[in-house]
Amino acid sequence: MLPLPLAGAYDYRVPPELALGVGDLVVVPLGQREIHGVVWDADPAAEGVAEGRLKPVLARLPVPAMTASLRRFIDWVAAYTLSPPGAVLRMALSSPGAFEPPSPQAGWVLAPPGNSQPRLTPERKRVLAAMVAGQAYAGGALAEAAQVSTGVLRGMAENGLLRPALLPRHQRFRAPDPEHPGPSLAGPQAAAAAALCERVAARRFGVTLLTGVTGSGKTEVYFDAVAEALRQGRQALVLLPEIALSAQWLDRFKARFGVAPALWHSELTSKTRRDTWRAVAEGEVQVLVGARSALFLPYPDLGLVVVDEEHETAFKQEEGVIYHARDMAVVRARFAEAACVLVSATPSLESLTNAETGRYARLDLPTRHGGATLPQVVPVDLRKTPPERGRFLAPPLVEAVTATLARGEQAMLFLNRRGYAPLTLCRACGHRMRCPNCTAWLVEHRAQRRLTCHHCGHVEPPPAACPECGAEHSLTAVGPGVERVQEEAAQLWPDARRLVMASDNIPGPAAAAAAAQAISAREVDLIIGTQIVAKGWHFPHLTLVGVVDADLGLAGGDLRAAERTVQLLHQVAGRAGRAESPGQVLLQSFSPEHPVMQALIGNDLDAFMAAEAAMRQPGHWPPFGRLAALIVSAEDERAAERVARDLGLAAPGGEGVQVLGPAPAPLALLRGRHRRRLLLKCRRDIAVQPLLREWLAKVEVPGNVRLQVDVDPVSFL
DNA sequence: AGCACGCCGACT
DNA sequence: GTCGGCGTGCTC
Repeated sequence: MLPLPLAGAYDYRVPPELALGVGDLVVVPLGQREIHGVVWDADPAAEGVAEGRLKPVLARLPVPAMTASLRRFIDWVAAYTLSPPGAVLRMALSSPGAFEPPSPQAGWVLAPPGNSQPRLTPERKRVLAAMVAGQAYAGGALAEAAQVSTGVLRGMAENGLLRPALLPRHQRFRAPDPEHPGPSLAGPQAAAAAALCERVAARRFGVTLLTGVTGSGKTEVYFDAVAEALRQGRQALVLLPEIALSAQWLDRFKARFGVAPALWHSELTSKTRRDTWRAVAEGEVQVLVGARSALFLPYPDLGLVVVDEEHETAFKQEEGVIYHARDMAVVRARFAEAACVLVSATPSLESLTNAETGRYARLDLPTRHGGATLPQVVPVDLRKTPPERGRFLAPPLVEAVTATLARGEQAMLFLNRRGYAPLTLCRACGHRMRCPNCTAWLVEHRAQRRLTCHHCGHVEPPPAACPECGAEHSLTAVGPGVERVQEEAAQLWPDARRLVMASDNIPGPAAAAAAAQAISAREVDLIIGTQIVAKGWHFPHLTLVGVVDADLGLAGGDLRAAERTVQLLHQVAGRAGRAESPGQVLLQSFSPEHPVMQALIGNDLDAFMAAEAAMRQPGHWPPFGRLAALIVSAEDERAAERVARDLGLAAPGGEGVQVLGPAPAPLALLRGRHRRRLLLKCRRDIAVQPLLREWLAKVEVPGNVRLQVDVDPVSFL
């Protein structure tokens, strides 16, 4: 199997001197090049090509063979998502260079005194002073210690002062200690931890849904399960939705296990990536925390897979091989005979339903750890107490923030919208500033004096006059983003120390950690943030959360809009009052009577999810039925239209099967491509893949048209 | 995915 | 008469 989007595996001849086994990583010729691949199976009767024309396997790579469990997983994901298996394999081999033996790192040692007497400049003296005879130093570190450039070192080597040397391979991944003295569990936490450990110790596949309100100690409970996997000598994988922003999570891990876990996410440098891949393959990494792609790493003996914040939509991969990491985690665990734990304070309806029907076990942590009380959630009816004209904070929220700040406590304003304003409108002619490549408005980012498309990244300066009618000073910002709320806050509370938190100014783990540190140290009074403030932070002095637009996520008729809004707002609300001081949450809404608001106000998410289930069941909507989306896209609108129409004509039908569309996608134009959508819906007992395969085989798709298949779609854009 | 081949427009 | 743009198709 080659890591390319080919229909299947290729056949090669095995030279007698190569003792190859299934799962081995090899080098093979393909066309004019040589590429890496995996021995998928041993097929004595090659069918792809006449026997004599087979090319030979060139070499076996010195890495552990890919386990049967991972190979079966790759085949399964390919079949489920209708992707070429090689495209899935590519995710498992995604670290070029990991297969060659690790090159011993080059460094320098002091050369023994020779006959030559090279000149000793001040720089060279500093280098010599920084070194102990007989010890090897890495170039970069040595240069830094001596305050010289690495060029100086090279010069010294030429003059015989230094000699190149090999550095001892440093132990990059230290073993987590399951018995490290950490926070001890009691009561319901201890009982839940014991139950999870039992599931891990059973060394069998099984899924447990672990639920409990924010602060109930879910993380510490599943840490115990990780410890049990370590005692069993097996590996543990923890998937987090946004690994880059979980500095506080890493601190907790360190407190429990004494060392940091290995990390896997898209921003790793290629060197770290290589080292991690190899260390995982060789079993040196015992606990790995990662984003969804960590599912495809070559764990030799995976004993536990944890999916934290399992309801998060960030687990859905929307490009290339389209898959849901939460669902694939369950499959990965099944093939590995491992325990799987799905964790959330606000579990998805999918997981709740699986727990209800007995497919998953369920553990619920009822209380808030440390006796803290849940925040009180209060609606602010924007019809009765609207903000002043041109403002976005209503009087009750303004008063509450003022009172909180007066008490010396912290407050947070939450608005899930980046930038200054989502729409720029001409008051003279009604023209709206739109993205040239997408069906979307340009979002103003006033601080950078830019209009930006949040879908394709298109940027343009704000025009001085309306590009449509030429009127000057007629363009107005419509609606709020976090920047605009911050502007309003600056006028209302000029003395409060304010911090805006959005992906624009919190680009990575370091910035996130710095922000968290500043908040914990009470260097900030008022936090204004997008959804990045919703994630697992612990801010002990925060007692008030104001949701600027609680209705925001509900527009647009998405299947899961209500469910997602409840989950997000509940998470945001959970930031308030985690320590001794009780918290308060104010929801600004135009319809406080909406079931979503009522669920949050009454703190009854169970009832809300039950009602949500009752709504989806009769129409066979997920999780009571299956969905698959087809997205047709092309730069040429008519080409896309033609393929979409042909797909519509060839659509499957029959009992329990329904096709909706084709229809222009909500984002009818995205990155310059015109898009049409079709949606296949069927009863839960009907598998969508055979239907899709048969359907797609009937329709010809020209080269300039792209057809994406999204099984179990989450986004309907 | 990446490479070759092939077909057209802009140069020496 | 040749270089190079990228559309198309193939790789065991």
